[in-house]
Amino acid sequence: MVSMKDISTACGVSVATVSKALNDHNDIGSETKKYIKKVADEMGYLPNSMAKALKTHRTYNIGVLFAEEAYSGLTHDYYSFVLDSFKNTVEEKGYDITFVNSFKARSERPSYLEHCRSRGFDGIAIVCADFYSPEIMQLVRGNIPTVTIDHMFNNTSAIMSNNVQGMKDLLTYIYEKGHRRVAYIHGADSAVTQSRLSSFYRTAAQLKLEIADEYIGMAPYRDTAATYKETMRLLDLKERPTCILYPDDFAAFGGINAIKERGLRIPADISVAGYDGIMIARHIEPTLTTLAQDTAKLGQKAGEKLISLIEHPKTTLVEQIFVEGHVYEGNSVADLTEK
Amino acid sequence: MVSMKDISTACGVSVATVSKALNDHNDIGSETKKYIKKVADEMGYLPNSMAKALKTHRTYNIGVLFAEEAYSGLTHDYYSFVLDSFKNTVEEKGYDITFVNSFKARSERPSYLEHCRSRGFDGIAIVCADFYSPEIMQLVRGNIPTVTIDHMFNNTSAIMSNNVQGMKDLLTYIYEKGHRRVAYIHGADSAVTQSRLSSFYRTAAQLKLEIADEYIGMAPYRDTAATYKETMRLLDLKERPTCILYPDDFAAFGGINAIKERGLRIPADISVAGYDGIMIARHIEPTLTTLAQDTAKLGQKAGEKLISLIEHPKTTLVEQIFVEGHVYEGNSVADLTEK
DNA sequence: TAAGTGTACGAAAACGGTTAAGTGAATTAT
DNA sequence: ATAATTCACTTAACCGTTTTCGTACACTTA
Repeated sequence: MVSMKDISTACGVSVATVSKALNDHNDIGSETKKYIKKVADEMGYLPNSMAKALKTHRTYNIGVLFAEEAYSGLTHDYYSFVLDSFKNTVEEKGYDITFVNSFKARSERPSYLEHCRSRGFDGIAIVCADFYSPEIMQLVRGNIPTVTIDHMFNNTSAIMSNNVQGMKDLLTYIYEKGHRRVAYIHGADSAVTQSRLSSFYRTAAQLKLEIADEYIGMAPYRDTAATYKETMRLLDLKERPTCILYPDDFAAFGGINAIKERGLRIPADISVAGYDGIMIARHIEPTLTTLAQDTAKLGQKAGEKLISLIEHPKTTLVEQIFVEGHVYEGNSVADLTEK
Repeated sequence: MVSMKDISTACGVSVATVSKALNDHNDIGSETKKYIKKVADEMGYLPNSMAKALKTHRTYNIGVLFAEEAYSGLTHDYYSFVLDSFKNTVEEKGYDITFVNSFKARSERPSYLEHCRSRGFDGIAIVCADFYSPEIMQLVRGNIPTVTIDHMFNNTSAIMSNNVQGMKDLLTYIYEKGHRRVAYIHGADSAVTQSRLSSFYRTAAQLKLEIADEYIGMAPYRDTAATYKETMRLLDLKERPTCILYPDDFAAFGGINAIKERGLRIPADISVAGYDGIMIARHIEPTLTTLAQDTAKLGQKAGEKLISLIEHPKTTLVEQIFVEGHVYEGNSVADLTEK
């Protein structure tokens, strides 16, 4: 690897001069600067990022925490789309991203925070993790700039998909299609679930839409077996709902299978709606009506906020940013008003 | 950040001694060693990975190239599963992974190789990229240990999903179910496509299965619109196939939609099969019969090979490793032999 | 007792950069 | 003409490690 020293001897100047020339400092003659740059180029010089980081305390590397929960990890539709967008955003600004390691199976594993400090990450994005674990708490309290996705901590910036507005929009859409018996199989308890569920109730109240207790069910996210079961329960009710909301798109397919198995047609006999807006759901008949979360914007906003936090710590305010989704209109929700 | 110097003054020894004690060298008295470790622990010492890397030329960081092609990037089912498994494998051995940056929108963007050298990656995994671009060529020729997934280069180790065997197994399975008119909509041209297509023909020949030219179609991977169109063409044939193979599971849904639109039932009227084994396809009726690629093993083998290449460059042989998949039996392929 | 052997530790250079302070020459101000 | 300033570059310290080579001391060995 050719270093600045090599260039300096080749050019007959000191390494300091090389450094300044390459970094466009203005106390270097324009002739020399040009010359040094040319030689550096010809010799194939590449800056050693470790050496640079050692001195400047800036790595241009961002740690991403992507702890695999139950079914997720990198393979989770929603989070991987957010990550993809985040990655593209920060890369454009010259940052790399490295996964914050869990070092699962190792005996003396460092904590997340220790790992981040050791690697010298300029900032951290917590995309998907168990936000209630002590390790995460320690991480967000460590003084590295941090953004979180879909979870609010005391003193860190958060980018949140607006689940309250999202559920409101979705339920309102369904209401306006004439549905009056709406069931909701919500996900396992979490901040996100709470937001959606409370918004569901509040919106229903505003719409003067009565929700029978038996219309509310629970199934863990992405658990098709659970939604299948819950859907069967709903279908067995004396007065079955005209529309069922699911925790997420993936899980919705469990319900759809149950419905088909009963010989019912979607949306002619019963309507369904998901939440997320995953790709595949737009390519399967019936195409799923769902609340499409704006993963691109979530990732982008998170990246921008984090970089701002890194580069302008004084002037960047710590805040919660809400990102709006929109109702993706598939053909899984019948229009009852036409009749 | 507390450094070795801090510990050395606290202990009244030199930094050299601290370094040796912490790294378990044997020219340090066991008493002092214990003491130094204790103090380091109490002071919350963390090694500075940049400084260490600068000196040792080992970063314990692996670059992963995940260039987003048409529809893919991080959000591609197959690749993201492979990556997830790769990540877990190398993390267990103490390595981090960093994305090899494309720095898309930047003016003076470094090449992949330049980026890798600059970051000092110990090794590189090329998971998903345009293998024919000059940049990739340059990257694999640079002398950093490299593994590639699903593509063979001259002098690098490759982990390959066995597409030849996979297609053979899949077609044989279909044949054994009694199908004699089998169509294959293959993906856009690539090494993978070639393997599958030639295996398709060869296996058909071995089975004495005649494949009409009109039964062969092309649709880009993951392109549901294209498979929809091709499927319609196949359905319009005088003698339509009894089973259609698709480029991949995702794309298969385009075909399935076409079939349903024609009022045909799967598998009663016509059978379909995919390739990949994506999660969702197991949760949608009809569950898709497909060749499930062993993404977990692909990632694991890639990780193990790469680390071996890094840690034992002399004794590790550069080789191509084939990973077998298996036929996932959904209910999208009818058993014609029962009749 | 003198020479040789370990043992436990330290001094210092090195890795590849950045940057504050310094220096000599040329330019400008007085 | 001299002093002050600017310009262009160098010196040297430093970032936090690792590692080679010494060295001082205690302990065998002849």
